[in-house]
Amino acid sequence: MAKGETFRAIYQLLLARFGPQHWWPADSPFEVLVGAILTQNTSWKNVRQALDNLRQHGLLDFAALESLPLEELAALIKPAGYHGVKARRLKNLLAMLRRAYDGDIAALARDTPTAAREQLLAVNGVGPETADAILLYAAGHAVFVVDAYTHRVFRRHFLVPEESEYEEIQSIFMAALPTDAALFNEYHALIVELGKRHCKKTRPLCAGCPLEHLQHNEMA
DNA sequence: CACCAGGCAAGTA
DNA sequence: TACTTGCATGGT
Repeated sequence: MAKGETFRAIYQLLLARFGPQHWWPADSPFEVLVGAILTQNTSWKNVRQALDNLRQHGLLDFAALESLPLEELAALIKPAGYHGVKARRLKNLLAMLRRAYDGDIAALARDTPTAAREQLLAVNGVGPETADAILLYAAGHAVFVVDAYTHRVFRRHFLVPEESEYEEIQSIFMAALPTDAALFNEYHALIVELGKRHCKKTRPLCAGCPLEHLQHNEMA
């Protein structure tokens, strides 16, 4: 079986098992930006508390966050952890969007995916995963998001090379799938759902997981 | 108590 | 270039 078929079959398997996930969990593209920074190495449960704090203060808004003092922002996002660095990272991201896109996320969506990605990666605090999450879930660009679960699940089942890192894994997915933002959106969401349920770091074998029968697959 | 969670950048050799 | 460490809160 060709690799592309395997990746497409896994998608169908996960979709049938878990159903549509309706990601990203946010009410607006701006909330996606904020969530993408806040969720760095952090559980979504903690992120939600921080987002709720901002929402209750009417601060889930570009201009409002822009004018909010750094220290006050840090205090409000405290439940998400790393609040010192994350407050700075959010400010850095907003500053770039203001400068390069006039503070308009729709302008980011109108830019080419490649150019927009470069702009995002130039921000201190935005790495490949955060950039791609923003491109896909806030701007609707067709880029595949590779997160910790993607690494863990697909390595554990020998579906990507052991030593492969972000860009290589992303290329494998994008070569195997049609370029379709809705598909990339749903696939990543399903991988996270699978990871949460069956592929925890501390669980070496994915007992009962939908990919169990693939455990002995091989791939260069 | 130890360990983990939807990363990233800076420091070290 | 290839590792290591700091950042920090809340849940299991």
